[in-house]
Amino acid sequence: MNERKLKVMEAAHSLFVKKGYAATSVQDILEKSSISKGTFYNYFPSKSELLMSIFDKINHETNKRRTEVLAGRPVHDKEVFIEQIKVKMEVNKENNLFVLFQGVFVSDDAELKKFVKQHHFNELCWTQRRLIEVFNDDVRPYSADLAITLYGVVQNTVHFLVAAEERVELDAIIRYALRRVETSVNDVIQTKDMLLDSRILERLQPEFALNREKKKSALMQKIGVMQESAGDEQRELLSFLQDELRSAAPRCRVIEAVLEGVAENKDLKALINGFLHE
Amino acid sequence: MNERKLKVMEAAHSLFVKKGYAATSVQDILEKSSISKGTFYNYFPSKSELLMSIFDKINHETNKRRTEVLAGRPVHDKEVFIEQIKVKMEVNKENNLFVLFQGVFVSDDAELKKFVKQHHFNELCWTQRRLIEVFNDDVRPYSADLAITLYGVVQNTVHFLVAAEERVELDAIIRYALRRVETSVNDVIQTKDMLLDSRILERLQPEFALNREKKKSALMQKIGVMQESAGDEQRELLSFLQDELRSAAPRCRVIEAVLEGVAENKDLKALINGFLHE
DNA sequence: TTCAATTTGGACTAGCAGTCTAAAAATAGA
DNA sequence: TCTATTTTTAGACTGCTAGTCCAAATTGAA
Repeated sequence: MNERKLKVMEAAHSLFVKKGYAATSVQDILEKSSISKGTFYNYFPSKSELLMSIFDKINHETNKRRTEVLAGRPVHDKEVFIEQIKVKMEVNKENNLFVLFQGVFVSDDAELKKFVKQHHFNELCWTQRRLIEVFNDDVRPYSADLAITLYGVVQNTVHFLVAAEERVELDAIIRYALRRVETSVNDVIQTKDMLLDSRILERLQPEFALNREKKKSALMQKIGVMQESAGDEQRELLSFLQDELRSAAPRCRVIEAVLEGVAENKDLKALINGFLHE
Repeated sequence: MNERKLKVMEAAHSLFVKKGYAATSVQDILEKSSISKGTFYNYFPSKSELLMSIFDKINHETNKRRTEVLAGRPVHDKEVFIEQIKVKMEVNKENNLFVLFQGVFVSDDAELKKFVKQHHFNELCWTQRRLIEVFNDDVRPYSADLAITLYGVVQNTVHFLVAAEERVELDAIIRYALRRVETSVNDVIQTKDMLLDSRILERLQPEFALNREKKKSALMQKIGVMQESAGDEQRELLSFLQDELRSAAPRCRVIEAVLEGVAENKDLKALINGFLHE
């Protein structure tokens, strides 16, 4: 991306964090980034499109950090899950997103609203998938409820503490929420207590991401299962496959080659082909 | 209050609900309520002060309805608690407060922000007090955590469903959240799992309301306990006392008179005196 | 040097919240 | 009914906003 454009985004970002979206005028951004109005509207069709670009950038970095956290560790590792949630909340806090997101809802900008809404759905859907990965498949029917519960408790607690100007101990908060959810897991499975259809979140996903993420999840689970009953060198191969498949641009040839070294790879091969080639 | 001023508030209210706070201009309000700009700024110092007046009015009505729900029923009745939460959420939904409250945070108006924040704290504090009343005093050390959890789950679920344009079954949501909290109650008491100091919410209350609400709560609990081990006519007297003390302007003479008919009334008399006469 | 793309600064539009004023209208008191 | 006071009115006005437009200046590459 244009280096100049990036400079504008950074200037705007810091101003939004400091003063909030509405209180930051385009004029402020022009002065801070030393460009002219004409150039600004060359780069961004509007102030709200600029904000969306910034959201996109932040989100991209968040996802990258989340992937790094998971690298080389099993998907059912609770500590990984905790760290991944923490990544998001840290980013939210650093970027004052609690306030920024809210600022969006007041604007009349329908696109912007839709954008932020979709973001929220995606996060819930991610949480749901991870819950199924961390606990096991028994939790699936209740996973939408639990995702909303987990997200709600963490979000609400952080939000409250920020508003109250108290110290925010992210780690403690996330662990607390997860302990409550863990109890709820047993609870809802035993009593078959369900509020929302577990597929409600998938339905709200854009089609493409939905299929892709579903396949990815199935793959990771499959590999996870295989890892458990595998020897050391087999586990290394499987672990490598997980990492490679998770990356933004998986190297197909490498994966195919490694796949040859994996025992009982018929099902796996089919799944991976389905994932890699649409 | 001035009938004309009320008309303006109603016009503004409906516009805010329909179009949102930011998207409604003062001009719109003037046209809808057929007054002039001069009159508007006679009534309200600013657009945001108008919004606060509306919030105040809504809140007042909410509290009134909540009091009515409780009338003649014991404070530990779970159904009462559910209905009371429902009142708030219904009001929020009817008045589109999810959007309105958010709209506030974008404005640069520090007063308005503080106002909404305090509102949120008050609601959490109310939830906390009610949790102690509904479950019992053992829950007190964990009551702030549980209040935030309960509020977080309900709020988040409703908010999600509204965003997803799905049906919102308030009753089912609240009952679900309360079942989760109920399990959590046993859980945290057993494991002594505490996140936040239970007094954190009280500390955020304005001094006056704090003391008053504390005394009120103690009174209600005391009366509740007495009711359990009382005969029918005694229970009727105690029930009346609860209602009267809960009202906006308790009639002191009536209370004193009724108090004479209550057995073992020394402690109760002291508490009521403390409550009524500051 | 030439040519095309980019950048510039500022004029401009339309709309916003809020202020102010002089005149009109409503209200109350005698 | 007349008078004095208060309230209401319409609109001009300030200073701000986002976004459009354009001729002129600058830049980079061939």
